[in-house]
Amino acid sequence: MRGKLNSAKDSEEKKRARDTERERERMARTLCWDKSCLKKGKWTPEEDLKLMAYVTRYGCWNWRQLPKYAGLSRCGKSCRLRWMNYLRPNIKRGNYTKEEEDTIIRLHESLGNRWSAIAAQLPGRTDNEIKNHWHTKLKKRKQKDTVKPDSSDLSQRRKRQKKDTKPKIDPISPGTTPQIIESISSSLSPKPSTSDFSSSTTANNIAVTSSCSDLKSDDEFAFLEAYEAPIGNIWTEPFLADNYYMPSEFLPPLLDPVSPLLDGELLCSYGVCEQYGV
DNA sequence: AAATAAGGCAACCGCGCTCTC
DNA sequence: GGAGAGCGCGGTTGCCTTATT
Repeated sequence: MRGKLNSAKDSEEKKRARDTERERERMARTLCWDKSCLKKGKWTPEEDLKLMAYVTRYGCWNWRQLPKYAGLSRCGKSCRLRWMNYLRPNIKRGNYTKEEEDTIIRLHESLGNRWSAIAAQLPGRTDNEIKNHWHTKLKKRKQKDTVKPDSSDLSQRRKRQKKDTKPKIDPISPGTTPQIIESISSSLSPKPSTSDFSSSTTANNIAVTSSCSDLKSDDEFAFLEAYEAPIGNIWTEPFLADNYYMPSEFLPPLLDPVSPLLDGELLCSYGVCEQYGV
């Protein structure tokens, strides 16, 4: 009996050791560094917290400089991508509704692979997410629905057109298509959505207290209105205005790894702690 | 239980555009 | 007008998870 218990305990420990080893190997594989000592690969929760804390507090005044001030060993591009696709408030995650899928298919027919333009019409969805969803699900679904060649041909056509005229659709440019203008105005008006928002990230609870200099469209700013709580109106926060124009003498302080910003108090107040179980 | 295949998704890369000097 | 910096976008890659053998 005791022998059985011991052997069970042994195998349990062996399993745990194997899992630990595997996890260590996985981390070693995913944490790679490029020539310039900049980290690449998967983002760790700590990095997410740093980036979130920094952007939340100071805004994204310069993506290239940001990692240095935020205490991150990442390139600015990587930080921007992480913020835009994952950490930004109002990112809707989880399953797509039938309406959303239909919208994507319809827009893809008319716009081709202009994922950012398509994303502009789907509040809370990122271009990257839509692109992935298209390639994994919708493309097949559409192929099933119709025998016509799918609109990836449109992207080929677009590539060819690009060289000629390249009529880039900018959601806020004067040349904006009526369709997109309509979508933006509708996304700005606070009408209730029929889609399920329960799957939104906890980051949605974060009050973004600073505006991002590169969030050019009103559509992007719209989310800020919804996130005034719990620390007051973002437009009246004293540090907000300072940092938006960010004169060089007011550059935010470099965050050291044990910055008070990251000691949990601030982040917890934004609901970040729950997300990572801090 | 282990090996393999397939699907899903996060992240990287490179190109091109815009803005500033 | 040209050069350089910064940013956004779309294509692609590669890791991770799940399903199948």
